[in-house]
Amino acid sequence: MACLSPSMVSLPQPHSLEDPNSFQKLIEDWLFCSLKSPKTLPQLKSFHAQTIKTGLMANDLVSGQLLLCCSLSYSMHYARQIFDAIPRPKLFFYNAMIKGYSETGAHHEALRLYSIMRARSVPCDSFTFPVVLRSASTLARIDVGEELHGLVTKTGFDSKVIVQTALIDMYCACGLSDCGRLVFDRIRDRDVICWNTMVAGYVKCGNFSSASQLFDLMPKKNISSWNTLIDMYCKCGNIDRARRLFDEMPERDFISWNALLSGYAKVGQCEAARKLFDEMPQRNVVSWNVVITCYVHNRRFAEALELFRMMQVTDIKPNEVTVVAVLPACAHLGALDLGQWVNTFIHRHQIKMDVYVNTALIDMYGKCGALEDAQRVFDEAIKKDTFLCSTMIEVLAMHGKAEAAFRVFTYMTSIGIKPNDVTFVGLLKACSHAGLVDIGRKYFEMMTAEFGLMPKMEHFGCMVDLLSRAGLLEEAHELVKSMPIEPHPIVWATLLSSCRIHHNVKLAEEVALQLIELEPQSCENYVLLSNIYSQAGRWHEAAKLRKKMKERGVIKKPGCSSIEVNNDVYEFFAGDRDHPRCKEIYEMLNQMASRLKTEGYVPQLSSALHDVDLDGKEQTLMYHSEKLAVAFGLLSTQHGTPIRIVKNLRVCDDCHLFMKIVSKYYKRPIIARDCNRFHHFSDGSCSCSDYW
DNA sequence: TTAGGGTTAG
Repeated sequence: MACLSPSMVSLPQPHSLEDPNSFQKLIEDWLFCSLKSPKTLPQLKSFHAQTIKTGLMANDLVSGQLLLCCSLSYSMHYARQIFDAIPRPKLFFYNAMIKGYSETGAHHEALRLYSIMRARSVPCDSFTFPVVLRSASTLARIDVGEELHGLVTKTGFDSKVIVQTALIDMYCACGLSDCGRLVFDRIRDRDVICWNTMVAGYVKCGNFSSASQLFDLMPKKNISSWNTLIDMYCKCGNIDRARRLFDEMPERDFISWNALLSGYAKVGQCEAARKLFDEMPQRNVVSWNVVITCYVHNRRFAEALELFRMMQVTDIKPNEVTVVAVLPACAHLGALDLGQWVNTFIHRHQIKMDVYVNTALIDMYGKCGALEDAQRVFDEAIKKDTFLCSTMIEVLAMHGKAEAAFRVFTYMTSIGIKPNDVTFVGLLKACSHAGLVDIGRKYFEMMTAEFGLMPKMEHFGCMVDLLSRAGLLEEAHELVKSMPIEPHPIVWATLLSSCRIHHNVKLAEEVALQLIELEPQSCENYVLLSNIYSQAGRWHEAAKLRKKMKERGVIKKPGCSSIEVNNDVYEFFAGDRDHPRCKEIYEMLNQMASRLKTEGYVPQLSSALHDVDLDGKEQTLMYHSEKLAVAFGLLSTQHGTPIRIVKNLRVCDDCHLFMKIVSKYYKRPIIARDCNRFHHFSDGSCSCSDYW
């Protein structure tokens, strides 16, 4: 039978439609085509319209074939329309529908249709059972699984290995490997798949020793058997054992390579993963995704993006998993242009905008300061879930949009999306950035009372931040001391940074000294206390602290700001002279300083950590990384366009004031992300209302 | 039967 590509097949002529046999022949051709190409939906719709017109739907075989075509094309909505139009569907139709649902991941639908089928007393066959069992297995519905087991035994289908294998899988997916083993032991003619399913079942249940023992007993192994075991050792972090198996196995496929690759990725061994990746005889999209993700998870964003660029010149087409891996890299670097480029790429290559992609897009736009774009992706997302909504709340919080964050929360709960602990972190953060103490208290209570979520370290951290920022330092201090879990140093550091805002030197000393004992090597704590001393004019104590830092060999984490210009990300460190346009940048900065002073800029000398003379302090301040980035931004971007900066540390008082005045004098909005939140500078003021 | 993905306190 000739199989033309669907786009080349012309629709049947009216005379052929009058003849049921020739029409059925055409449908058969279509069935064959759709097996090869699932993109036959427009043609199928056309057929459907014509069959209805000619009354051919009355023919079971024609509608059945058509339904099967739809189901194979994964056009389940359309298949359902055909199905519902059939007065008394036979077993064959149910099977096609359930199979279609199962393969498109609509397992709930599959089970629903199965129960309709049972209610209508349609008997199942050896084709129905494995498919329904698979759905029960995916959804871990032991109730459905056990009922099926009973039915299988009653109807005698338990003699079929394929059905028994499905039962093993179902029990193991529900965590009952012992029940799976009982089924396995009763099978007389076990095939490799059945052995593999049992081994994989033990792995699923975390029973690694039984999996390993059974693997050794296998009379015959195929590649999958080896792959299952390699994956198992990777999952439990025993990468050396996995590697030995990989080296021992007689032949390897993509899955073997990728399983080992992801094993290295899981334990954070980027170098080993990359080495293996480079050695691979052939790579598929998964191989690329694993290594890109590995780089991102280990904060090696530039390398992740580099690999993504390399991928573009291969034949391997990136998919939704690839973009989900790449977008966080853009987000962390604040590379908005690149992130937007990825978004265009998604549309151009028709990459599926699933809930993962949308979440990653919202996060990227949010972290790159493009709040409107984040909101647009959120509004347009067809499927919304807890992660997506929590991400939107977090983004709004970061930008100081508390009310909007609360609205997302109300919306998600009203449509039945359950919040999780991260959702509340976002809400509390929103309250904290807006100084909404009472609302924050309300959410903190609500999470346990209404949603049964126990507050974690992060929530206490947020509460301490909320209270202490608002000036309730004592209450915050009490909360830290009365926490049911040992407070993480971050919680103390939060309190300390509020002491700086509210100039409470006494509490700051108490907290900081404790904190320094907890984390003697962490520079941030010394810096914070030193700044507090400097602000209070207590230079002597500041100097003593710096001496202590030096004695302990604590190195100050260098401030680093990045800015994206024409798709490239430029990084600046304080006092950096590495940039090719260094001379221009420093000239610009000096020129800016003198101009801004006439506009009311007074250097905030207490922000300078170094104990140098006043002029020296001013010099140090002037070359803070964010100022270098702003100067470079002014030099290299068009007049009037916003300047977007990402800083690794908190913005200091001086830079904050500086950027406010720059935004007014040069008529440039500056969107700066520090390690904590966003600052939108415009016309001389900042969105944080100087409360950060 | 076997490989890859999203949000989190300073």
